[in-house]
Amino acid sequence: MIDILLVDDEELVRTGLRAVLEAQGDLRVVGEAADGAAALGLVRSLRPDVVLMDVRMPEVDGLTATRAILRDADAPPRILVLTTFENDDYVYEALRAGADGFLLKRARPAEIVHAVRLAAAGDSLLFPAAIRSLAAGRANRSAAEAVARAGLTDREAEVLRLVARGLSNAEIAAELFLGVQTVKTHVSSVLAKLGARDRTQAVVTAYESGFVAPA
Amino acid sequence: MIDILLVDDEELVRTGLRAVLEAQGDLRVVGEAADGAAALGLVRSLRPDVVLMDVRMPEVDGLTATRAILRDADAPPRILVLTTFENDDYVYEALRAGADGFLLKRARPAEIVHAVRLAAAGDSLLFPAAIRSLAAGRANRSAAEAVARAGLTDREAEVLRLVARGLSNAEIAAELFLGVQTVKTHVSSVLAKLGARDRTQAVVTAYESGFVAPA
DNA sequence: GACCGCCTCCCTCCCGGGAGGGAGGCCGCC
DNA sequence: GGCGGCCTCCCTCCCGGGAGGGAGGCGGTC
Repeated sequence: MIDILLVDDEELVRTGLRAVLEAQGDLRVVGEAADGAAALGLVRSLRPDVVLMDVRMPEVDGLTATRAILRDADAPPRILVLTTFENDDYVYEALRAGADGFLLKRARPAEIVHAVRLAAAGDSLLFPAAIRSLAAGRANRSAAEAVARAGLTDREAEVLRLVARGLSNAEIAAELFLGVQTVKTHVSSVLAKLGARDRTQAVVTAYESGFVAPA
Repeated sequence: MIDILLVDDEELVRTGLRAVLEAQGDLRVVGEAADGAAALGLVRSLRPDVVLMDVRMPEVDGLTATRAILRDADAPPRILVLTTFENDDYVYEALRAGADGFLLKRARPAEIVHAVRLAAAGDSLLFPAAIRSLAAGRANRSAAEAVARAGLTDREAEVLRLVARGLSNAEIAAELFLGVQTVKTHVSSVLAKLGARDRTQAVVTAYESGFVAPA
C-alpha cells in the first residue's frame, strides 16, 4: 500500500487526484494540505510514501515546501511536483530542490497513477518536454522574482535569456525575427531595468539572480 | 508490437538485451548494430520504434549517432541511451543530443522492458541519480572541459573571474594594478582559449562550466 | 475619445572591446 | 647560455554595442 499526501491550494484539484488515486487498490490518500506550511506538518505526522506537490501556491510555495520537507525528515517521502505546463520553468528549480519527478496536471489518470507508483518504487518520471527543457539548460523561474522586481516585459525577458546565452544583437534579431534596432531597444531597457551597464553585467545579473541557471 | 534496434559494440550486451526484450510478447528486436555508423543505416532500413544506444563505442559514438539519426529521419525513433554508471557525465550531453531517456546497463530486466515501453509511448524514464545529477546544477561537461582544456594561466584565470563579475577592462586594470593594454591581452587569450567570441560568451562559459558559481 | 504600455523600427554619436600585430623583462628548464 | 612560457605594455584598425533621441501601430483602460 502506497500512502499519499496531496498538496494543492485548489480543492478541486485535490478532489480529482484523490478520486483518481483511490480508484486503485494499492494507493491511499492519507491527507491533504492546501499550502506548503500545512504540508510540512502533515508529512511529519502522517509519514506518507509519496507527496503530490503543487508548485504554485499562496504563502509557502511548492518548492520551498519541498526543500523544507527534505531537510526536515530523516526518511523523507518521494515528492512529485505538479505543474500545469510542460515547459514550465519551475521544472528546473523543482528538481534542484530535490523533487523526484514531475507530473502534468492534465496527464491522463493512468499516467498519474503510474508516476506515483514509479516514484514510490524509487524511479522518476519526466515528460519528454520537461526533460528537453532541462537538457537545454532552460531558464529557471526565480526568474519570476527577478522579472517581477525589475518589471521586465515578456519580450525583454526573452531577449535577456538570449543575451545570457552569449548571442549578439544580430543573432538575437535573427532568432526572434526582429530588426536589430528592435533588439537594441529591448536590450537597452533590460540594462536600465537591471541596473546593468552593459550586456556582460546583465548576464552576470541573470545568473546571480537565478534568472538563468547553469546547466 | 514495438520494434527495437540494439546498438552496442559488445556482442554480449546485445545478446543479453535481446533475450530480455524478446521474452516479452510485445517487443521485437529487429536488428543489431555494433557501432553508430551501422546504426544510422539500420534505422533507415528497419524503421524501429525504439533504439537502445550505447554511449561508448569505437568509431562513431552513441551521441554522434543519436544526433545523426534525429537529423536524418523524418519520423525518428525514440532513443534510449545505455550507460554504465548513474553519474555518467554523458547523461547531460545525451539528453542534449536529443535522447529520450536513460537506461542503466545493470538495470533489472523488468526495468529495461519498462523503459522501452515508456519510450515507445512517448514518456521518458530517468533514474533518480541521473536526474539528480542533472538537477544539481551539474557543470556542463563540454563547458567544463572547455575551461579545463583551455589551460588558462593564473593571471588569465584571475582576469576571467573579474570579467565574469561584470568588470570592464579598465576596472580590471585598476583592480589588478595593470595597464588596460595588459588586461586586453589577457582577455584576448582567454577568449581564444575558451573559444568565445566576446566577453559575454566568456561569462556564459564561466558560469556553465562552474568556473564561477552564482551566489 | 484620450491615454498608456508594449512592441516595433529608425536615426546619429561615440566609446569600449576585440583583432592583429610587436616587444621587452623575468623566470625556470634543458 | 639558450629557449620557452608568462606577464607586461605598446600600436593601429574596426565593429558592435550602448546612449539618446523620435515615431508609428496596437491593445488595453478610463
